[in-house]
Amino acid sequence: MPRTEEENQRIRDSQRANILKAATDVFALQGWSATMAEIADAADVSQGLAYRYFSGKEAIFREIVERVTQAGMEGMQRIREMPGTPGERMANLVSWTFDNRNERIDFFEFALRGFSDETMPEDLRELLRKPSRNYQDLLRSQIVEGQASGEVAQGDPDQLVIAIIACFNGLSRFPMRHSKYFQEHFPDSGIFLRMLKA
Amino acid sequence: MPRTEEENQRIRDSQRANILKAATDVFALQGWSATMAEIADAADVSQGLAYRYFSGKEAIFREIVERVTQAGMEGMQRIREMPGTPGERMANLVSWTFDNRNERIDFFEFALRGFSDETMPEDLRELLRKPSRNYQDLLRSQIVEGQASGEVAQGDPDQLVIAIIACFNGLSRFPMRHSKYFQEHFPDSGIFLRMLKA
Amino acid sequence: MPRTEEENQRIRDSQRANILKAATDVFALQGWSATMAEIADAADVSQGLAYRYFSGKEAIFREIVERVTQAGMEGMQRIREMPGTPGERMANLVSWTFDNRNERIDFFEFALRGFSDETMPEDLRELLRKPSRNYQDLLRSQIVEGQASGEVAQGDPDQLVIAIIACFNGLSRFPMRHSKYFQEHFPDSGIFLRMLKA
Amino acid sequence: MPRTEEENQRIRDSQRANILKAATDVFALQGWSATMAEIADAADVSQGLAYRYFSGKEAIFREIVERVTQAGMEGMQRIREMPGTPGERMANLVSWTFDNRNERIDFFEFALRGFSDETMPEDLRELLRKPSRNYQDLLRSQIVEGQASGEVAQGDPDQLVIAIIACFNGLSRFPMRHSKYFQEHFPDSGIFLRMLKA
DNA sequence: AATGAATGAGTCTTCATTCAT
DNA sequence: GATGAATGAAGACTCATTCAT
Repeated sequence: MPRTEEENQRIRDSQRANILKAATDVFALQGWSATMAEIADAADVSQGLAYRYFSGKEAIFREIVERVTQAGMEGMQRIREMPGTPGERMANLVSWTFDNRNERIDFFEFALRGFSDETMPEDLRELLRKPSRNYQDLLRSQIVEGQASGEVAQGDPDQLVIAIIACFNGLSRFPMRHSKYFQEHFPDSGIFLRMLKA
Repeated sequence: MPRTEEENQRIRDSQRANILKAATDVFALQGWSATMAEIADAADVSQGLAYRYFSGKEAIFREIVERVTQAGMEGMQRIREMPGTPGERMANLVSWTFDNRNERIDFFEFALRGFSDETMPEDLRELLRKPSRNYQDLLRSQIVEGQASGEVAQGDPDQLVIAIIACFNGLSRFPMRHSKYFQEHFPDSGIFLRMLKA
Repeated sequence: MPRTEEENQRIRDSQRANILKAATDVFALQGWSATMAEIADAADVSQGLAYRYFSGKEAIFREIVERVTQAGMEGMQRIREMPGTPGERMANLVSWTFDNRNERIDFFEFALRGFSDETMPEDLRELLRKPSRNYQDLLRSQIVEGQASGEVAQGDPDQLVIAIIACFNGLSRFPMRHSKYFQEHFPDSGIFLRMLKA
Repeated sequence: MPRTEEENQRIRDSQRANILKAATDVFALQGWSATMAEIADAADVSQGLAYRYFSGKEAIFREIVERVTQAGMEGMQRIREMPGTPGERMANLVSWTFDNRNERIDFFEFALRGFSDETMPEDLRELLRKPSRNYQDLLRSQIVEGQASGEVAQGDPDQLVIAIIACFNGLSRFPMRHSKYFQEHFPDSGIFLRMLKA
């Protein structure tokens, strides 16, 4: 007898999630040059099936970015609405960025590639630029406020913005990001905060 | 009658330089996945000609890395031999790294890819790892000495190493590295030095 | 629903054989310089598919050589172990070589190219040299024994070896090997045996 | 002062001959897959110059074939007009074919490739087929006459034709044709004549 | 719902040929 | 007469995508 519709729906949802998860891992590791074969393999499905759930490599990537971005955007919103002095919000943003990186890392892993990987189709890159700009704007406004309140070091705020973004960019694409050395010596956010301290 | 040998030599030198320059730009932007067609296009020559001057994509890449690495290695050697306190050498290394970035940026642009780009042939990656390790070792030894002399902030030296390397890594692959915004607000090395200050 | 595994297996086996057969024909005719496009065309598949079944042109060639060589080696072994006088074994070897040529011809078609086609990768050439040397050694030893027993014509045995090998080499690459004329007038082994008769 | 016209003519003639000689060697060794670069190199001229003297690789090949064929055709004509019994002419043809091979080898080297090298453009192949057919016809007529006079072995004359042609074909494309072994043990024509003996 | 066979466009590389001098 | 720089059309191979079952 045929499967019930609910059963089918459950299967579909689970496969979709399965493929998405596998693709996230593979893309995080290999970037855009990951192959569909690798993704299907990692998800333990046939390549054909991946195409039944997603219209192509680009669609998978797009969905991952959207999910990963969602979380990032929400985090930023929370920071924005946080009570306290500008300097405290500043510190919160930085530690949110740099601490517990494992929760955040996918966001940056993907978000930041958008700028530097020219291999990627232009529309995907544009997709990745949006959250990055958002982060940058938030960071800048906090810094400016913090400078006004005297809690953040004076000087060109854009230089500070660039410095912080560069740091995180560098961390999320760190050469040996998956090495034990890196995992064990991941810098505390305090180190980065020193760049901003008045 | 044929061109004079000097004339030919001039043509060859100029084309070689031309191709190398174009390739440097394209590789810097796209990494190893840049295509020969793109390189040839950027150099405004046919693909065939590129092969007259270089035995292949790998040979071009190798030559660029060697050139760019040369300067980097020499700079590091100078720092190593510099007189002064550990903290001063430390500061020198950091400012050497972050100031006059245009001379240094290519070095890192290429050097740091060695760790992360899995699509690159293994021998090229090894070529890139050497200078990276060299930089990392130098940085670490300066930090340790600086901590001993009390000039550098205490704490896990490897965290500081990672933080600094990440910063430069991030700068050299910065989202809008070629934008006016970035050029005009490139961070002073002082900002990064604050991470290390005792 | 997907094809059954048996069905797939059947398709794979048949395509594999199909490609191998097509490649054998094309290689036999054109040697190593046959193109993958030609092979795929002859097998009536896309080039891409050929690569699904074989890792490359070399792999296809290698497999053909192994198959074709297998039969040749076994045939030689049988001759070697045959009872009778040296002259009888000699005659058997020659008629094995020249009769039922369709079974043997592929063997020589491929085996003998190993010496002469300089465009072939060295490892493939080595692969082809082995059975050739084997045949030559066997032939020579039979001739020498036959001369000792007075059944084979006197004189430099190597000249006889060369003459016989040349004949078969020539037959297997005969100008109009596929013409009706050739098929209908294929020489009896007796003709070649006359070269050896005492 | 400019060169005299005679001087120029002398230079032209000598270069033409030079290139043709070099090409003959290279083609004999490598067959049609020899490159223009190799030919120009062997002739010690620029590639450009080769194109001033010949319209292309094919034209060079064509001219070589014509020269080499010329000698072959003349030789055959002499045999044809020779006095003596059919069997004697037969023997003469065979020894002409097989003895003093160094004079004849270019002829066959080139002539016989025409049939088996499908790499070659069709018109070149046709060019090579003509002298081969000529040889084949001559051989056949001698054999038939020889059989009539009882000097040549009975049986299907075409089988004998094929056997002889195969032998020479094989010899001229012998695997180790350039080896010392081959040079020192090149078969006497007597060996081949045994195939024909009544 | 799922499979995996099949395709074709794109990538690196070679080589006959042309062109400026 | 001669050179050698330059081009472009294949050839081997990879991979996103489609199709039959």
